[in-house]
Amino acid sequence: MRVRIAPSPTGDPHVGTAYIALFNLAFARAHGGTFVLRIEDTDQKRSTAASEAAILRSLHWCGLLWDEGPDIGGPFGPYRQSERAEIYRVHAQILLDRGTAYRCFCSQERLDALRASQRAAGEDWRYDGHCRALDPKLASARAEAGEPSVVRLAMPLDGETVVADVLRGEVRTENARVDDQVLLKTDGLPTYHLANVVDDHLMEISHVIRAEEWISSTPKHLQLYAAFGWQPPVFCHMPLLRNADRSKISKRKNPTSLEFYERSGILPEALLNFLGTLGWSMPDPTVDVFGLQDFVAHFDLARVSLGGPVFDWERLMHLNGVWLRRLGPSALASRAAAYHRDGEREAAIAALIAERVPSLGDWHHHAAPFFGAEVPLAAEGRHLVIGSASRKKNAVRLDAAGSAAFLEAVIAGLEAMPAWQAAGIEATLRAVVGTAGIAAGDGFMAVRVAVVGRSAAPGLFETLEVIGKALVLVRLRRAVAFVQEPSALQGELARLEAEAQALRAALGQAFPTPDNAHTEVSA
RNA sequence: GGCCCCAUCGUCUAGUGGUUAGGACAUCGGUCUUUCAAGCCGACGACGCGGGUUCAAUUCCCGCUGGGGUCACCA
Repeated sequence: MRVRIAPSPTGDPHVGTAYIALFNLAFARAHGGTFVLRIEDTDQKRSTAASEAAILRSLHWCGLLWDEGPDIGGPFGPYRQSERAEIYRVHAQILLDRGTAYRCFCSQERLDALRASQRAAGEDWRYDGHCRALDPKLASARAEAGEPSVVRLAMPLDGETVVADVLRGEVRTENARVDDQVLLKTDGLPTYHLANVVDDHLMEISHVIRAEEWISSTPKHLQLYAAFGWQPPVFCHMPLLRNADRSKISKRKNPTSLEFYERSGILPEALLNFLGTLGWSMPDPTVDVFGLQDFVAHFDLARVSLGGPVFDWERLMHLNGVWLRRLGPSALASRAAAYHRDGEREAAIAALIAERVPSLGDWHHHAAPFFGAEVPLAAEGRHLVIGSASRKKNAVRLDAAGSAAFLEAVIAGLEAMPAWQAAGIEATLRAVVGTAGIAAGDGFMAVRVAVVGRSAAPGLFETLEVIGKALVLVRLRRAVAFVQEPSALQGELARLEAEAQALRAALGQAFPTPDNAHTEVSA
């Protein structure tokens, strides 16, 4: 048996990728099969080498190791779709020759107009088959003459396609509802649908275990297998990980980057254990702490449950604590040391905090904000809504109402940054502060407290660079939630007031003055 | 909106045609402890609604409701 994980290198390594990889790996290991990693980088505009490298690195960190892949090769390579363009072209030609695909010369404008009119008429969007009737010989002559075209799948016009899903049984779709999918783009590269089917076949993938979002395009895939005359693999669509509001997991509402979990100090063992409890459980349901070995030993695809599981940070943290304790003191110490000791980064931190560290003993205090998922917000939370304590006359001050919007704008700006270094961060922050029209000091202070949790810290831009994008963005999002939930600050205020009162009373007893002695008496 | 998928405590889940519906996180109590955690003990807390089928439905069927996904020359 052969399974695969096929991430697209278009962004940060995603926790959903790890989730699906885990189940594929477990399936392969449980059945003595092979787990393949394939990079689906056919989107030239969005794919980057940096993203691919990050995905490989993060999967390694998780301990989700593949048997064949672009880095280690294998008998079915290349494992990077951008290196297989010729294969897809040849296969598209096969379909063209058989008449199960056709060239389409429709312009983007025509497609847009078509879509608009269909929408106006309240119909489903579907390609109208305009080019389907073209004479294939004429069409190929036009293409050879250099006219831009795509290749579309000629879906059967009637009948239905039945997907036999391992977990859901037969899912039926009327062919007439399925669009003539573009298989080969104008740039000559395939779309997901073609590349995926061709590769899964050529790489002899026996079981496709992927996320539920793919289920509605599976009929297209089945039609492709049929058009090639190939035996389709077994399909299994896993439930989608969810945000707390039950929408598909997204970085806006959850930390989704694996780098975030790594940098947060989550143990990969705990992360895998946690992911393994989402939509899956041990045959003995009282066992909820299990490692990859146990997971594999008891793995059964049929035990997957289909309700979309909410990704619950609290539960992950609990499991992390369990795994940490399980390590025992000496292993824990070395894991913690390894976590804190990470080459370049450590030197960068040292450079930033050096002038604030009077002795080695103060090191950890100043380095602390560079580690961990969360930063205390309540203590300095007032700065999030009032900005810097220093006042410049005539400057527009930050206020509570504008704070969340400002921080959201900061998030959007930082998120869009292609590179992550101090100069760019500064430019972005200054731009956002300018747009918001608030005093720079206020804006920077709000960001500082949101990300560092302290109002006294090293230079903001350099600090953000070293903390890292994944952690910075998640901390900023948590700060937004914090300022939108005023009870957090109010609670802290009430607590501080109560404490102050108690202290005052104690002081009054210890050092009575006419004034507070009087207070005591009257109280 | 069309099509498709899904539905047990707030959350992750187990489960069966007849169970006191089990476990875990969170929450709340208690206990241990110099503190805080951790640990231990306990409490709270669920079968979405309506029809069927059946001696019996949380479990099987249908409808509804709710949630989600998908409708690209992105994957």
